[in-house]
Amino acid sequence: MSEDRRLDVLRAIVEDYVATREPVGSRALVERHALGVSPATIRNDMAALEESGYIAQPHTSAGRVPTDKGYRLFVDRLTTVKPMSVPERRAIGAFLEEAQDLDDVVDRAVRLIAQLTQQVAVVQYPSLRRSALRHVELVPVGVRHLLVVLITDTGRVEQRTLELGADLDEVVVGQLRARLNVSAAGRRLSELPVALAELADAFGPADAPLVEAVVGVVEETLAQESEERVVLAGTAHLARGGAVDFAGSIGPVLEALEEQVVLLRLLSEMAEDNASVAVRIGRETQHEGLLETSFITSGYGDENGTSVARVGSIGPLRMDYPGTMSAVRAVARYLTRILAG
Amino acid sequence: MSEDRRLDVLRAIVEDYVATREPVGSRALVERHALGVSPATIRNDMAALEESGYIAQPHTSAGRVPTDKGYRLFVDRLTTVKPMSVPERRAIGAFLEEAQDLDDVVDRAVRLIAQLTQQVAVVQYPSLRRSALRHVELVPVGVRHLLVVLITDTGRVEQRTLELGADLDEVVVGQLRARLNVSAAGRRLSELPVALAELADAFGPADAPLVEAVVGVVEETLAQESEERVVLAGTAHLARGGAVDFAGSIGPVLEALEEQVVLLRLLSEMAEDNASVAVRIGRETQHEGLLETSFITSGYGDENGTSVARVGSIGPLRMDYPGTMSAVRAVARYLTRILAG
DNA sequence: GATTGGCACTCGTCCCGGGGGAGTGCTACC
DNA sequence: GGTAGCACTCCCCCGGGACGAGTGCCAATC
Repeated sequence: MSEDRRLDVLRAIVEDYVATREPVGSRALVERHALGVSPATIRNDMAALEESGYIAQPHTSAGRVPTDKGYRLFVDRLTTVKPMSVPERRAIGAFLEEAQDLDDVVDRAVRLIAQLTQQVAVVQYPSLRRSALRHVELVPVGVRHLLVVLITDTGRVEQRTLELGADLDEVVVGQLRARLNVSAAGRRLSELPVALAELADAFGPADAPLVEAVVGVVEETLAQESEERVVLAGTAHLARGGAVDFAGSIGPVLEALEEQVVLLRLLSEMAEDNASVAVRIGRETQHEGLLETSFITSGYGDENGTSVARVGSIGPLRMDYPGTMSAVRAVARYLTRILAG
Repeated sequence: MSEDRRLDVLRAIVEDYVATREPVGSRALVERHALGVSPATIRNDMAALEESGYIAQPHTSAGRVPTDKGYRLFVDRLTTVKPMSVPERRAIGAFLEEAQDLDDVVDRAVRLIAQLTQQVAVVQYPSLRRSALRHVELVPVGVRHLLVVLITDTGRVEQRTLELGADLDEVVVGQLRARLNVSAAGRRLSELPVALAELADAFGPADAPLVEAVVGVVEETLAQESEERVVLAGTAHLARGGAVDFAGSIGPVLEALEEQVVLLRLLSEMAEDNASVAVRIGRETQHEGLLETSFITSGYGDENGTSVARVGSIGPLRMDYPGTMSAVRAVARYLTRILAG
């Protein structure tokens, strides 16, 4: 019983199951794939694969279905990434190029992935933590309110309004703005607290409350992990074909997707993978609602190898892994290029 | 055959059908409602109601189900708005009060409505067109890029980056900023073009390109209707109970909801209604994907009677109309109060 | 030892037919 | 106009049987 053939069988099972949505039996396998052996032999292989936990049968007299573990082996060892065709690449590039501003880029990217993969697309806004600060703007609003605007090198703009205990002094605000920009411009947000700590010294004690408040707001903004934003598209794809792919209903999946926290945790975990494309299959997502889904993501916005955020696609376990992986990776690459330009 | 009783019967049918999800027959009706007549009489009334198109039967020997027209009559004439209880109001107010900034307010509002109505919630960002401008900020970014930030009285912030043909002159930028704020502050965006038109004259011909570019961007931003944004929550509610409420699947509904254009059209149509709460039932939505849904919205952010944007809830035809209407209206009122404060 | 053909067995799915029941429309009557 | 009775329609549920796909195992073969 050759090890190689057993893997071939697993691959064939995954491919057929993905294509047909139905448990695949030994006969069908030999008919659709040139395996060169008889169904009986395949049955033995299948028994071994089941023993090892790569496949399972829904009920006694049915064909086999890949398990999470089976899909995992498939993506790790059995799949050859099929690169996108030239026209496809060109279309992706052209579509993204047309974007006007950051919001537009993100919006187009998420729609594009939904379209390409026919699944739910996810795009994370460029992370504040890993971006560099381009400019800080202070705008007095009335006499007691100050609007603090942070602009990052990825084009992201964050603003906070600040209510002050005392009336504003325009001159001091001007000085503060100037100094802030000297200390802050070009720095990563994660390096800022150190730079800002010294700032208060430069002003007199009378202005201390203002300076501290502003510095506080800036730090708070960048510390606020919850400010990470994720955008979705293509949720309707979940319901395709009467939601056959999800045992219960798609309700739990939608719930999970609405929980930004869940997605953000997954995205940050996947950022650790150091692979160009990260994959989470079924229970690997560690989330109840996503047990019957797989999540494929890729980082974008590289700068010295560290990506700024991620894009991805979520679909049923039985999805086109190679296709989704290449689509996600392609979009991530174009995004990187566009944000750099 | 009294007209009044016929309407009572219709109301009873709607209420029962909403409660049970099942076609309601004449016997069940007399048992659950004190109508004071026999089933046979009800049958006659039902025949008349069916004749007029208010109810229909799914198949020959089944009970009756309200039609779109039936629901419409129900909400127009048969429903008494049940106000929210005091604790409910208090909870709504408290929850919304905690919000930090506009994004936060919108986010909380949309979650709140989803929670209260157990349906899909929709919140429209305060419209640019109908807001007043509070402040314009010009931020030089590098030597050839200018960031234009518009801040409205509803707290909304819009920014655009501008690429210039010539290097920036800080002094001119400062003058332009000052003049812009004089001309613009406190005005409705829709009144701005007039005010801005004269602006160019105040500067020398050398600065004309800059001034024109900035004015152009401001006008473009406010003209861009597509910048209207809508936020959703609670889409998972659509799948409740195995999506029994939607004949096909919920796919088309999700698709429609993702089309911001569709929602924006509906929202703007409903703004014309001049009622505190607007309702669109089934085909009244004029959209394929929403044939089996109803949409209830209410304006918020009143200022002299004209609302700035809308909040709403979308659910199946057989939804709790009075409850949804009062929940939506309550949230709209609190939003208005908070944005004014 | 791996492979193969044969065969009995399991079990889910489909289809069919009949009983039960809810609800209706009609008609005759008050 | 309202009511009671009645015949009729038609959906839903349920049990049983035929069918068929697929398996596991065993003995035979290369």
